[in-house]
Amino acid sequence: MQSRSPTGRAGRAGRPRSAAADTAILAATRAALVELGWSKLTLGDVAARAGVAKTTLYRRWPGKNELVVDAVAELFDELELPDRGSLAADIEGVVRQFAAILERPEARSGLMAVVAEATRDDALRARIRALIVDRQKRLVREGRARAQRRGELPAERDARQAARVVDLIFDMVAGAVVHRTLVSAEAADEDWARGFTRVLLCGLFDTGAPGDR
Amino acid sequence: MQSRSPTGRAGRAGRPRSAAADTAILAATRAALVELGWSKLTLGDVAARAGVAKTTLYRRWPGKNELVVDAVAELFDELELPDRGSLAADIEGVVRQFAAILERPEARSGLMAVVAEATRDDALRARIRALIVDRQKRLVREGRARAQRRGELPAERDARQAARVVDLIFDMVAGAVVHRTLVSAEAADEDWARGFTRVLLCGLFDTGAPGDR
DNA sequence: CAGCTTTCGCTACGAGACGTAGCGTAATAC
DNA sequence: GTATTACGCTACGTCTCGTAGCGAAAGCTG
Repeated sequence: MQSRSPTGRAGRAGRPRSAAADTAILAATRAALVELGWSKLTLGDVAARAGVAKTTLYRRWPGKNELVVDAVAELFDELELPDRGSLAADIEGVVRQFAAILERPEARSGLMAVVAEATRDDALRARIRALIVDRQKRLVREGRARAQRRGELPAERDARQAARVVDLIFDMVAGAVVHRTLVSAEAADEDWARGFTRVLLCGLFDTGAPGDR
Repeated sequence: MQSRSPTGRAGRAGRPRSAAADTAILAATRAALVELGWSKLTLGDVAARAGVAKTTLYRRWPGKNELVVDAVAELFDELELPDRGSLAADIEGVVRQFAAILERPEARSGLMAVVAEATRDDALRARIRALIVDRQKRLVREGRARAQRRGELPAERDARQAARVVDLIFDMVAGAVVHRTLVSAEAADEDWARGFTRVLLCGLFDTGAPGDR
């Protein structure tokens, strides 16, 4: 887990960058996202909230996009995958955690906005992948390995196939929760998580009654 | 299918609004999205491209958000659901169509941006639901009815349960394709659509060989 | 046809955010 | 102690925003 803040290069001569300023700026960014949202958030305002000069902010981040990515990425690091005994329970748990993060206004407006910007900015897209997407894929990999240990899921043929499946599951889980929460704009509550998990594990063809409802 | 353009109120006295200006403005908006993307798109630029005055544009749309929603919504009306004989084939087909639209830059940057803005703007969220989400849910409903006619899927108990399932499927399909295309930033090609459809229909527990890769 | 109503294009404007430059000062490494 | 870098502050030109005001154009209405 390397530091991803702009204050990374040590060993140089001269006055080192204030690490406290980093955390203050990122916290101020999240606070501004809550109060103002993405479009009305200005770097001058963030600097004022953080108690630093605007120029200091520009020395560390190229612009608004990168700053918000860093600020939002920290939110998703809270995700965990406690062992609940079954694959279904594990999935429901992580879905609920993910949904809880997306309830927070600083995540809602920030995440979608930077993804939108990333459609025209390769460097920004790489930053999102590195700090958010790839970091959280660990959850899928761990849950899958756990299920295979339990005998719930078969092992893959080869590593490439395994990576493909992990990517697919990640897109399905994250995509569905994000779409439900932000586009359909309805809560991904326990009922929804249960229905989603059922379809993900058993498929639409499954007409079973157990755990029905 | 009612007109959703700002030029809707007929029967009034005085000079009617130019319908040609509406289409010119929406086309200019999409063109500007392609060249500039969301963040650098300005209403002055759109007005110039469309050959209308900036004030005319402001008389018809409240702002950038609403304009882009209307411009992007027209893209998704192209979606169709030709009968391919089986539920799996139908899903793969609509996934590929949806992915094809999301390949276009005017859809990529525009869609995510307005969704981001909608997280803090109830009216905008309602506009997106009316013009994009609810309009395209017809695809899920039709595909589901078709599959039930074929005997591939059982009928629901009641209407409320049916609506819930439609919502869930819509979030899963649209969410997964959007996430794959815009967040993971990889193509939702035929291979991916096949794997996705298989999981959606049969679930992760299914270890079957038939049609395997 | 005359008259009324509404839209249109144009110009201009104050407000606000952007991103940068320059300066003197503060804090650390060597 | 000295070199080096970060910091806070101020100021600036540039751009976009959204609105106001005007005269002219284009239809409905009787």
